[in-house]
Amino acid sequence: MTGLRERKKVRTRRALIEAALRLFTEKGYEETTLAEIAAAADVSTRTFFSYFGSKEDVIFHDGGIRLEAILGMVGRRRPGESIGDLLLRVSEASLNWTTEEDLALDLSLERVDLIMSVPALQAKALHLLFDSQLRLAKALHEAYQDEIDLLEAATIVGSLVGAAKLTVMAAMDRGDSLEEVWKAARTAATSTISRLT
Amino acid sequence: MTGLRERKKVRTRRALIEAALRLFTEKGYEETTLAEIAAAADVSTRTFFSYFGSKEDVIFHDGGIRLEAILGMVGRRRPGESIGDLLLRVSEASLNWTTEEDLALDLSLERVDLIMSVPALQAKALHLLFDSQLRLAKALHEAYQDEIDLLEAATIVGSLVGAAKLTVMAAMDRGDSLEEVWKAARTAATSTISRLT
DNA sequence: TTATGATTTGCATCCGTTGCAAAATTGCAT
DNA sequence: ATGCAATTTTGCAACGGATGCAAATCATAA
Repeated sequence: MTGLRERKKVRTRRALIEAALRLFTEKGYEETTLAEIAAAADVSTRTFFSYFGSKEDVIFHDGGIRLEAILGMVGRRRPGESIGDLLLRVSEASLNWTTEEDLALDLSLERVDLIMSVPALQAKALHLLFDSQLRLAKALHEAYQDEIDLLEAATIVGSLVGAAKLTVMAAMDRGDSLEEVWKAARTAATSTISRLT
Repeated sequence: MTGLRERKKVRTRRALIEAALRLFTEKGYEETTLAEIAAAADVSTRTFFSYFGSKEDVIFHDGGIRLEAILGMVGRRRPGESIGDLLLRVSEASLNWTTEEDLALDLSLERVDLIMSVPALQAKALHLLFDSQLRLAKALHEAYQDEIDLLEAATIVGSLVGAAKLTVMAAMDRGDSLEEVWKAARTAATSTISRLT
């Protein structure tokens, strides 16, 4: 099951993530070169690209997993549960999310800071989030086929995610602490959901 | 006032925009090289960068103007006008927007298609829109200082813009015609606003 | 140990982007 | 018109991210 090959791959992957994050926070994102990251992880520059598709991707290595989990929650909604309640549960889960890998590497904080402060990463994050929303809207529509059409689902999801996202950004922009930021996000999500139902 | 220098600049700028858009639609965005655009506009590659900051920017040449106009509407809100009414007016204006330059060059349709279909442009658009939202939230907060705080303003703006944006995207994704798309956006905006107030 | 398949590596290359200094162009005063 | 100053354009070199490809290396199972 877990041969040398696979263990090595996991190790290299982690080494790349750690090296990248360390270098990014130490000397800045733009200032860090892929060659440096690869060197720090002890692989060739070329090899970086067989682990990640781009320089940004090394920061968003877990995006897919989170989305799948959320879509799963929607797909397996509790029978009889209202849209609002489901969205509440989904919001809560999303806001609490931290990856295993993150915990193991203790990286979540630096990641948030980085993403917020580096334009290229911000852009990537927004784009990923956007794609996720579209899929979430579709999932919501399918889960409540008889209650809302696709466009209504899109309006709801867009409204909810948009509210949370911009509230987070405004709070960070204002210099709030991370706890305050998450609290604001929660408030925004719950108040938006209550208005949507 | 309008010397040769300035007229030439305007002409070059237009030539670049037109050339870029034509080439992008003809042979695709990634497949079109900056050198080709510059050649088609009869300037050197280097000169492209004294008109636009990046390859994407040539598509978003008018972003700033639109935002300023909207912020102006908010700043000069009609005395006594409710937040909802103001937002309604702003939404209407935003959805109807077409630039002079666009009309002159007849480009608005191709631009929408391009932006929707090219990932890099999508990402840029989202990022621009995001920045705009933050500024709009601040403007809204300032215009209604005694009624809503910054975070509430952010929640409202995020919710409204998010709803409109995702609804547009879902409609396009579904293959709706452009008229249907705008109609869906209008519906999403009005229904979201009515729930927010 | 060797055959096999997967992974890594080192090129070579393309493209977007930037800095810089030389050259060309425009505006202006005389 | 002529010469000077300011502005723009241009060519050139360089950097970094990204990709294709073939050679080299490595893990695994027989």
